[in-house]
This record gives sequence, structure tokens and C-alpha cells, in this order.
Amino acid sequence: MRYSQYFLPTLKETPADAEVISHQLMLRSGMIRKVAAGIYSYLPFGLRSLRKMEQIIREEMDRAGAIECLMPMANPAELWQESGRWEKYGKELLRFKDRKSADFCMGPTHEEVITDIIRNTVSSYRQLPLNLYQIQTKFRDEIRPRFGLMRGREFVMKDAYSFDLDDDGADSSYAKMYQAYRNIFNRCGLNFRSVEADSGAIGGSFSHEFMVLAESGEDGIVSCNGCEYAANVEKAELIYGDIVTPTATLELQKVDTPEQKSIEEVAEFLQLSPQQLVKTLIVQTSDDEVLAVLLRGDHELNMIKLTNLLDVDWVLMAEEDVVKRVTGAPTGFAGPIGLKVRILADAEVQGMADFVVGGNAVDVHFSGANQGRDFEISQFADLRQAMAGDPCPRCDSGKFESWRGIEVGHIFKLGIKYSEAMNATVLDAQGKTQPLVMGCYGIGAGRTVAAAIEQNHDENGMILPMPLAPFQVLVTMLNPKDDQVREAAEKLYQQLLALNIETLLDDRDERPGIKFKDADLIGIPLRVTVGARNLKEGNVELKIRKSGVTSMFSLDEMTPQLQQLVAEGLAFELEK
RNA sequence: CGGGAUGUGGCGCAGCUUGGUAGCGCACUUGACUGGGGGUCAAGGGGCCGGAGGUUCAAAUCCUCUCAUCCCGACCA
Repeated sequence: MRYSQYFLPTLKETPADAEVISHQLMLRSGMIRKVAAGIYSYLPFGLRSLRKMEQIIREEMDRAGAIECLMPMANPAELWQESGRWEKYGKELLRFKDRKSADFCMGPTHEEVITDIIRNTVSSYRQLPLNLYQIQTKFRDEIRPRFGLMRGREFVMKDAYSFDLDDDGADSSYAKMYQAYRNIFNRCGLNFRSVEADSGAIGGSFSHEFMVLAESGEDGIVSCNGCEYAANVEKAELIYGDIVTPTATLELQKVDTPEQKSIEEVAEFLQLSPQQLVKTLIVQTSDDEVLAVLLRGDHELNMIKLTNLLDVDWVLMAEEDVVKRVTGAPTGFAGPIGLKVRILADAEVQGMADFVVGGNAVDVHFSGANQGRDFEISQFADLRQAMAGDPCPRCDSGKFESWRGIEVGHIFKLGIKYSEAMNATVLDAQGKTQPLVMGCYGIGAGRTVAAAIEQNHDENGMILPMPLAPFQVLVTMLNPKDDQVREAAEKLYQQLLALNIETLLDDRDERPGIKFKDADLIGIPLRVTVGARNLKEGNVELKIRKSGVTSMFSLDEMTPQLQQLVAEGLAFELEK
């Protein structure tokens, strides 16, 4: 491709509304443009990366035995009513009516459509197992789209759905997808973790997330430094061992804590560490219960664990007026003593004595508080979020390390949730009707490209790994008016094209500085500079974008050199 | 959905407090020079100041409403 004839509108300055680096660089490098909040156009340069991502996914899905299909964006309401999600999915489901006033929605995921296809076409266990996938545009009307392609409303996703006769079959399908996913992200050159995750709204019995490690990630994950265990902090199990509650040694004492509300403030004010405080969170549930949850001062409540423990649809922090009604004080001073609601506590609290709690009155706390003596806890459970330093639940010696991650893939074992709701069954070998056991498997294609940029950039621009780079080689023709330079660059360009090396020839009539700045910004892995200075010696310069290392080759040596580097950059080994 | 902020040529911004002919840098067009890290000079083109309503002799500027975008939050009691 000739730059002079290409469409690659780069920006010198960072658009004001782009916050994260991948968003900034994708805009600046002419990969994408915003159309509306969370809705983007892919310009040609960005589309090339997206297509490469899709192709890697396609190859690995095919290798794992999945079969590609394509389902529509517009879904009729009936299917969604049948699964119950027309009501349940909430506002993220964008609904609309056709000209006949029939209800439709934009598909945010396609369990309903695929299950409908399968139930109408598959009736025998002999047609199983089956795994169908598509790479398709999804629409989810997110509460808060943000960070460019990272959380868009319209986005390209690969979604796969497996159908098996029984649990064992489904587990095997799941394991194949797990491995395919690891292969995909390895091939992209990403630093990622596959972690255990909560299956959340989609439902199902177990699930894994694939997390690209990056500071800007929206998720917290922990991984063991001694074994393979890794999990989303929402899910990460904690071990508590045998906890003995120490004997109280202090009297309960009221202390004035004027204007001190947060744990940090109170701890600072009383010259204690947050570990010596117990915080009391007032929550309300979908069952309309209000209850209190106690946690050690430096710990975080894990809403998902709490929701699962209580077996309710949701749990929220109580509204200000509810807190006032229950505790008799504004937020900031809640404590367990004298509370009339049910009190739960994180297991860690069981091992604490003589701690500080809120006093249920403005500017008042209690010190020397003790469970059993001063108040009763109805249940202890694992309710907190895992953090760095916590002991691993799977091995003896390991400790958690914590990371931020971008969720680029998520796989679920669904079980029979959808097949039952939608009556998708087959006959087994005994002629008995069985509901299909399903799994579903998603990858955000655009998000993965964005995550790759988050992980691979420097102050001058992005440095996409070879497998995702829009072009493999950039040939920079320094002065197109110099015949020798022009001819040399053209010759090199033609040689590379003949070898099917994806090459961008910067033949623009621009000054060198502009070309170099753009080259760094768009981050093509290999850059060849053809300039009069080196050409006098018959040489051209190679610069590796990632390392910045430059080296000189004769015109004839350059082509095989590039060929080898491209091949190395694309090489991959599959995990077994 | 709650809180905060911002909307002024393609991009980045100033002007708004204290109303009085819409500005700067980059980009763009033409010409000349220049040619290894966003170059120089000269001459140009482009803006219903997000939208609607109001106050006023006069509104980018003040008031009301509205739309859009971004950030934070929905957890630290």
C-alpha cells in the first residue's frame, strides 16, 4: 500500500475526550473514529488489525473443532421472551419495533438464536457434539461506555456455543475452548492470565476469564505465586483455617471522633492501624432485607460473595436514609452495637478482639468492642475481596499477587439453563429425551486489539505485535524527489509485495520529521528507511520499532532479512 | 441512574468574570525555498460560538430549558 494513496489520518494532538492510552493512540493513528458514545467506526488502518484478530480467532476455533456461522443483529422478541431474558436483561438490551410494531432487540449475545436453530435441527445424540461460532457485531446499551473500544456499546465479538449430550461431553467441549483461548491470546503476543470467574448474569456452573494484564484494566485479579491458581477478585476463594476468637481484654469505651468518618480518618485519629478497626456496612437486598456486614478495616466487601451467600438477585449499599433509620446516625458512624438488623461478618472478624467500631451516633465510635459480649453476629463467612499477600487456597506456600486486567475473553459452562427454558432436547442412545448441555464462549475482538495497545506502546506511539499489526513493514522513502531514493524504495517495495509481506510505502512528499513521527505513532513493527545518505554506500536502514535497534543492510540483503523477521514475528507454538 | 466537568473552524485551546464587528497554535490551499526527527517565508480559504427560548439597543458572554460528550460513583459507613 502506498501511503500517498491510503487513508491514514493521523493526529498530532491527543483528542480531549480520550482518557486511556489505547483509545488515544487508536484515534491518533487513524484506526478509529467516534460516531457516538461507545460507538466507533473502524478506519482502514484499524480494520486491518481487527481483521487479523478475527483471523487468529477463526483459525484457532476451527482447529478446536468449532464451526463458523453468522446470526443476525436484529432478534425477534419472542425468542427472548421464551428464555425469560426479555424481562430480565434490563436496559442493556436495546429494544425497538419494526414497521408492524413487532418487538425486536439488538442481540447482545446469541444463546436464544443459536438454541432455536439447534432445537429445530438437531434431534439425536449422534449429531453431537456441536460447537458453532460467529464473529459478529453486538450491541449492548451499556450504562457507561468508556475508554474507546474497551467498553463500547457496539462491538465485534466472537461468540461460540457448544452442545453436548451430557456433562462429561460439555466439560470436554469447555476444555477445548479453554485451550483454544490460551492459544489465541498467546498468538497475539499478549501477557495474560486465565482466571476463575463468577458466572454472573449469564449463569451456569463455572467459568474462566482471560485477562490481559494492564494498569488501566477494569478488573482486579489475583494469582498465586506458588501454583497455577488465578481468579478474579470477585471470585477468589480465601482460606481462614481454624479461627479462635481471642478473649476480650478491654472494656467497651465510647470515644469522641469529631468529623472522623472514613476508616482511614478514624484510624489516624485514634493512632491505630486500620486492621484494628471493624467497619460496618449497611446493605439492602433484592428481598428487601436490610442487614449489616462487618469487615476488618482494611478489607473490602465482595458483593458477589455476599449475593451468593444470601441467595438473592442483588445486594446494594443501603441508601443514606435507610442507614439513618437503621443506625440512627448519618453514614460514617455505623456500628454493630445495638443494631436491630441481622449482622453478618467476614470470617476474618471472628479472630479479632478489642477493636474499634462505629457508635451509631454522630462523631462517636467505640473502642474495646468485642463480639459475643457487646453484640452478636449471626453468621461468619468468606465475604471479602482477596488482595495481594493473602495465602493461596490451593497450595501450601503460595501467596496472592494482584493485578489489574482487561477481560478479553470469557468462557462459561452453561449447563441446561437455556436448553430447558427453550426445550432444546435430543434423544440419547436409550431413546430417552435429554436436554442439551451447553457452553458459551466469548472474545471481544476489538477490545483485544485495544488491550494489545495498552500493553504495547511507548511515549511515541503504539507498538503492535507482528500478528496484530496492520502492516508488517514500513518503507520510508525519505525524499521522493530524489530519483535514486525513489527507485531504491520502489524496488524494495515491489520485492516485499512479491513475497506477500504486508508493506506500507511512505511515498508522501513530506519532510523526514513528519514521516518518522508518523512511523513511530502507527507502530509498524519493522521500518526501513531509504535515504540518500546511506544509499551512497548502497545501504538502507532497518529499525525495529519495539527495541529501537537500528542496523544497516545493503538493498539486496534487506529483503531476506525482513522476510525472516516477519516470519519470526508471526511464529507461534501451541500449548498442548 | 446519581455526582462533577465540558461543548467556540478538522484537532488542541483562549475569549465568558465586567455583553459592543470571533481569536491563537496546528492542520488545509497556492507559491518559493528546504529535505535524516512534526522546517522557513509569503499570500489565502474555512466558524448558524451544541440547540431552543428569554433578557437587552446589542448575547459566544447573562437567565431558563434542552441535547451531546467525558470523568467519578453505584463498595470503605
